[in-house]
Parts: sequence; C-alpha cells; structure tokens
Amino acid sequence: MKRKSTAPTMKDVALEAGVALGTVSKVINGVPVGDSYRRKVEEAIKKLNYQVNSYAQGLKAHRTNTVAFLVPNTTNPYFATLTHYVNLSLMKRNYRMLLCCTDFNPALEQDYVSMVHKNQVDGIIGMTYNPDLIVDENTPFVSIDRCLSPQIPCISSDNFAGGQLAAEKLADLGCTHVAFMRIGSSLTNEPNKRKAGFENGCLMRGLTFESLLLDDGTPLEAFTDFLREHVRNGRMEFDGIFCGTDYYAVQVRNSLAELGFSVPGDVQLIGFDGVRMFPDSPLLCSTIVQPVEDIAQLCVDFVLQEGMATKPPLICLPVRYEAGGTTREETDS
Amino acid sequence: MKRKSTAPTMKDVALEAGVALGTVSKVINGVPVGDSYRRKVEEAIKKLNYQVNSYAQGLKAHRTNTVAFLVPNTTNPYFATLTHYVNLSLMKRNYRMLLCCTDFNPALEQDYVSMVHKNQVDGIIGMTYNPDLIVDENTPFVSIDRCLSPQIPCISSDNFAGGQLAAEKLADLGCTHVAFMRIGSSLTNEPNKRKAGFENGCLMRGLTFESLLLDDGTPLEAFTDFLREHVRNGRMEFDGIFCGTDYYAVQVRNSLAELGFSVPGDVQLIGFDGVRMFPDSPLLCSTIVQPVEDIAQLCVDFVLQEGMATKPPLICLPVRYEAGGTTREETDS
DNA sequence: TTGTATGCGTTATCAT
DNA sequence: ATGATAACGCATACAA
Repeated sequence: MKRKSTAPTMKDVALEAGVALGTVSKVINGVPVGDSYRRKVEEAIKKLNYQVNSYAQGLKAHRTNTVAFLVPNTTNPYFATLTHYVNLSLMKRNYRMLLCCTDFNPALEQDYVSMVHKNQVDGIIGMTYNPDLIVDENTPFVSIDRCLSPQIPCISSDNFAGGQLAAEKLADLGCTHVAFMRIGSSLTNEPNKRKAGFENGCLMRGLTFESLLLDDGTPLEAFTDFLREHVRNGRMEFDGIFCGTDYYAVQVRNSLAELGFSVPGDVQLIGFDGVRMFPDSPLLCSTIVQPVEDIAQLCVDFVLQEGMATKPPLICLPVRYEAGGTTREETDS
Repeated sequence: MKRKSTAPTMKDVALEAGVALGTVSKVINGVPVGDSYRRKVEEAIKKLNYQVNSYAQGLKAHRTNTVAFLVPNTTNPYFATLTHYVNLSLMKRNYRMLLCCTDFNPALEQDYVSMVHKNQVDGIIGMTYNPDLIVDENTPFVSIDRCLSPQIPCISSDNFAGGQLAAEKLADLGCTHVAFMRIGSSLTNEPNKRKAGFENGCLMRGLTFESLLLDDGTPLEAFTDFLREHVRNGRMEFDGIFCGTDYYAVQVRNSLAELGFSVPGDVQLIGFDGVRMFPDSPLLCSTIVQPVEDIAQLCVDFVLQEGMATKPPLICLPVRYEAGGTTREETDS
C-alpha cells in the first residue's frame, strides 16, 4: 500500500520539455547546455514543480548532504545551544542535520554511529562518552570535547586556560583559599583539564586550594556534605569556589545558602559554560564562557573538509570570563 | 574523487554466502527462507559487517524511516524540551529525526517543507509560524500549536483551559484585580487561546481584569511601562498577573522589582509552559505546565499513522498548575 | 552540444 | 523455497 508515486521524476520533466533525460540532468547540475534547451527544461521543471530525489542522488553520488549530530540530549542548555549553532552552520552550507540524542548511553552512541554509517551520512559530529567507540574510517568524524584518536579532530574550548583564568579571577577578587568542585566522568576528556588549569592557576597566584572530584552518579547532596565539613567556627573555609560547570555552580550556591552562607558575600563562585535561560537572560553565575558558536562553526568546517591531508588532532578555542553576580567585581561594590 | 565504495553490498553477501541476491534480501527482511540458507547468509553478513544501504532502500520502497522536525530554534528551553522528547519518541519507533531550525523565518519554513519533500522524509512534525505555509498533500504532516487546515492534525495543550485554570488559581489565591500580559504573534494559533481562557475564568470567578497584548517585536520594556501606568498612590493596581509564557513572567517579575514591588508579596504571578533550567531545577515561576512528553508522543503517533481515514483536526492535551514561588500557596504561608 | 545506455543497492515479481 | 530479472530516480561515460 505504498502511496502512489505522484512526484514528478526527471523523466517526466524530459517528456514535458521534449528533450532527453540527460539534458535535464545537466540543466539541474549546472552543466553547460544549449540556451533554448535550458529554457524549455526550466519551464518544465517549474510547471511540474519538480524536485530532485535526493535519495536517488545519494545512491548514485555517495553523498547525501546530511551530517549526523550526536549529543546526549537537548534539554541541557549547553547542549541545546550547541545543537542550535551546529544546525545553523550546517544549514549555511546547505547541509541537513540528523539529530541523534544518545542520553549518555554508550550502547546507543555506538548504535547511532553504526546506523549513521548505513544511512550514508556525509559526516558525523559527535559529543560522545563511550570510551570504546568504534567509528568508521570512511566517514569524516569530528569530536567535541573528547579526543578519540589522532586521526579524529577534536574541537574544544581551551579548558585548561579556562580553569587557570578562573583561578586568576578569584585571586584578583581577593580570594586566598579556594576549592574546585565537580561531579565528573572518569573518562578522559577535555573538560577534565579545567581542574588542572585551575590548580595551576592557584599555584601561580599563591592560592591554597582543595579539589573535590566526585564520581559520576554521585547525588548533588555530596556538595553540601563537603562544604559542611569545611566550616570552622561558623565560617566557611573557602572564600572562592570554581565549579566544573554552571550547573554545579548553581547547586553549590544552593548548598551554601542551605548552610547559611551568602554568595558572593561569604564565598565567591565561578562556573563554566556561560549558559542562560533565555538569550537575553542574565548568566546563572560568574563564569568562564565557552565560544559555542565558534565551536559549532569549526566542527562543521572540519567535517565537511574533503581532502585535508593532515587533520589537526585537537583544537582549543579561547574562552573568556564574564561576571554574573556570584563574584564581587569592582563595579559591584 | 568519490571515496572508494568499500562498504559491502548485498551482492557481496550473496557471493560470500554462495546464494542468490534475492535470498539475502529475504533473510534481511524476515521473509521465510530455508534454515541452512539463512544460516549461511547470516554468517556472511556478520563476516562482512554488512549494513543495508537505507538510501537504496528508500529509493525503492519510498520509505526512509526519517521524519523532519521543524522548530524555530533549540535555544528556547521549551522548544529544546520538545525537540528532545520528539527525538526520543521517534527513536523508540526506529525513526530518525531531521532537525530543521526555522528561526521564525516564514521563507525558511517554506524552504524546509519543500526540501524535506524532495528528501523523501516519511513525515513532518512542525511548529511553524508561516501563515501561508504550503504543505505537500502526500507527506503526512502534524502541526504543533497551530491549525493549518482541517486535513492536518494539530496537537496542542489545552490552552484555553490553561488560561482559565490560571484565573481560577489567582482567584483561589485571593486576587481580585488581575492582568494578562504577553507579546504575541498576530497569527491565529492555539496559544492565543490562553487569553480567552483567562478572561473567561476571570468572569466566572468575578475577577476584574485587564489585558495587554503587544505586537510581535515590541521590546520587553513595554511591560514595565504598562505596569508603571497602573500604579496608584504607590500601590500596584493588580494583585495578580497571568503571563503568556514563563519567559514573559520572568520579565514581568523583573519589571515589578524595578518598580519596587515584590513577588509574590505585592503581586502574584503565573506563567505558562513549565520550563526549567535543568531537569532538577525549580520552576522559574508558578505556572501552567504543558505536557511536553505527551505532545511529542502524540505527534509521532499521528505522523507515523498510515491509514487513518479521518484525522482529527485538533487535539488538546490537559495541562496542570504547579506552584513555583511566584504565588502565595497555603503551604508557603 | 545532445541523446543513450549503464549502474548505484534494493526490493519485488516472476519462473523454476 | 530459491534464483534470475526488472524496476526505483538519477548521473555519467560514451556515442551520435
């Protein structure tokens, strides 16, 4: 019970225009053709409202103008923003996006990568968490935030520099004893460098620090527990905290409030990402802002780059600091 | 310079297994076949790591297991959530999603609808704003929040009931003079019924009310201006406000703060949508929550529903109220 | 420059 | 039950 294929085909156009099939194809593909012929064909196309069937095209040309985008979900605002800009960049180059939400599920990620292969996509842009992900050598792959192999370009923020920047800012803001907090994947990925960058920055600036790295899946209450242990005589030991993401920063802020400490009065807080609720909403917290738009653009550029002999293994894009109410900037005081 | 087609084809499998092409096809499509043959074919498939080429499949079968999802963007949290659940529902039925961000651009919307047609998608789920959108009769189309034609099912929240519910809640919460505020598309769509429902609820419950409907593109400061005009002797005339979306509610809250009024102390506020920053974040405001997951599920069900003689033109899903800190619930006092 | 013929990978129809 | 063969819609090498 297939629906009657009412869609006009190239043959129909040829018939209508009174020319040969090949001629129609040439007109469509911009191959030079006699002017009178071209006109007739164009009229016929318009008259029949003809559209090339990109599946037939793909079958023939091994190109489908489609790129798969793998991302855990689109509910997290950072992922959602990334998705948006990747979509935009693809569209600008006349490519379509196959959206694949993996929900952090390694098996699903692998399924998608395989599926996507049989779906003949021209490339894959992936933010994946499967440590053993097997990717087909033949389809261009660009990874976000995680180096999969030297052959696969990885685009990321300069996470190390971001961590360092956070430490420097806290130092500038007068902090002396600080903490780094996150719940993190045990997986080796770029965002993990935030901690190292932060600690390095602390050392450079003479800040004493402590780091809390919780295993993936740890409930958020662990933040509160940790902070509670660091109260001495009713005072919070830390006067500055750097969180792995804005999300954690929000949680930590809540934990502090619960314990009776004020932000940024008692403790100054810096997050990472730079997400907002709405485009014109304020930041959730003072934060290291990721250049989402540039990341998206670069991913698209690289995945569509055909013959680049040597692909760069890792590209780190510059981040910047932006105050968002959880730090005591000079202008605030 | 097409990449060498290294991917194994059905023919390769047939050769490897020493059977005919048709037999391989049958095995793959689950058509009964001799046991010894089936085994040989399955082994060959595994050995060659064969994957069916869904483009060839699509060309033949006029089905591609792909649905296009049209949405203005994925940065708005409501759209992002919707995208997420639609993606999930599609995946459950083994369908892929072609994500099309239209940026509220009618021309882009039309482009996508046309493109998508030539891309042979099996269906379109669209949240569109183009009043003159032309959709192909042959591809199933499901619209969200806007009735395009009696032939095209429209899935939506029960916006009228939602508005009414908001009025009732405000009445329950002790309000007497209330307002409805939004910046809205002049377009006829389902969310516009929120106003009518609200006003109806006000009448039922004896609330006096005023409505502010600003044209699309009006800057948000207009909210502040409106509110300022309704201050009498230092008191805000309204003791309750219902906003068209949570987004507007946040803005109105800011405007009120700017004017020196407290929420929910001086004015109680109810929004619409039920969006959150993160899944476990609190609501932005007291609000009418849309059943996003159900909407997504239903869209997918209908767009994939093959032979349904008579498609329902409009389906309204029940909404519910949830307190989010901008109202004075009994438990709060 | 224009038209013809073949093949892309599958499915479906037919004899066997 | 199995295997050969013709389409699906398009691109292209080749012949006219």
